[in-house]
Amino acid sequence: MRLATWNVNSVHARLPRLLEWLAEIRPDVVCLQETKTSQDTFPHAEIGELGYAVAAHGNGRWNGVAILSRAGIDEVRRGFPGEPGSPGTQARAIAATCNGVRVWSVYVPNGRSLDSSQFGYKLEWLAALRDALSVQARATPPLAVCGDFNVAPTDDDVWDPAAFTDATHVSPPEREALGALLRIGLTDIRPRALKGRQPFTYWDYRAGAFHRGLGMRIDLVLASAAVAAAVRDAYVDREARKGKAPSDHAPIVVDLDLAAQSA
DNA sequence: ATGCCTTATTTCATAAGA
Repeated sequence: MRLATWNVNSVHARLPRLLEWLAEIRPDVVCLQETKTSQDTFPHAEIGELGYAVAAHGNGRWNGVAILSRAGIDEVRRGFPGEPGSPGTQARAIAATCNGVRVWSVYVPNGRSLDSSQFGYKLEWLAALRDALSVQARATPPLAVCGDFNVAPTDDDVWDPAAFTDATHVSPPEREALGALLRIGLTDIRPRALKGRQPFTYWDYRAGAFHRGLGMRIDLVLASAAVAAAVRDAYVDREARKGKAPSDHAPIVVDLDLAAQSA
């Protein structure tokens, strides 16, 4: 099974690129973030023509997540119990079972700045996600939590740690919140970089950051033991960050051999 | 980079992103 995750920065603005990418890469399951549209305005028809069933969760202009699947899409759940709001609950998590794997697409709050109330919200949201997933991790072993975590796990996951002094995405509290999530039994599947040493997944739109290699690894695939053992390949598709009207994030593609696991 | 690009909406300006 080919599993992918991509922060598309608007599914409408990205629709031509997304359709082209789906046709070329042909993932079985795709987690999308920052779809920036509501469930009823999601481009179901265009994506459906490529053979995908769609489960979307959105509240209009901001956030928005979705799962596309041509490997079944059952037990769809939007949000999770105990999910914090800011102040209202935002569309940041959706889960579905695809080919026996419980797949989550998550868009972790940005945090804005270390002294912002949004930063507290980010930490609370990650803690609540851990609590919700710790139940799932016990009940359903094959689990893949994919998305934009807005946390670079280590200093090696940003182009220059010195550029991130007192910044979000690298601070100890965020990394600890991510660490607590991993400790429930998840593995950070570090993808291959198609160019350079670091598998960055995000580059700022401005100042030629992509072409200068000024990236960050903040999109992650967190896998339970059964899924982690099934990984045959994982890479960041930086090609999708090139060309006309790209997202500022690149997709991660993970190839799983689940049959070998159950055998 | 103190948002130098990009997005959707309350549009010729704003909020948000990381």
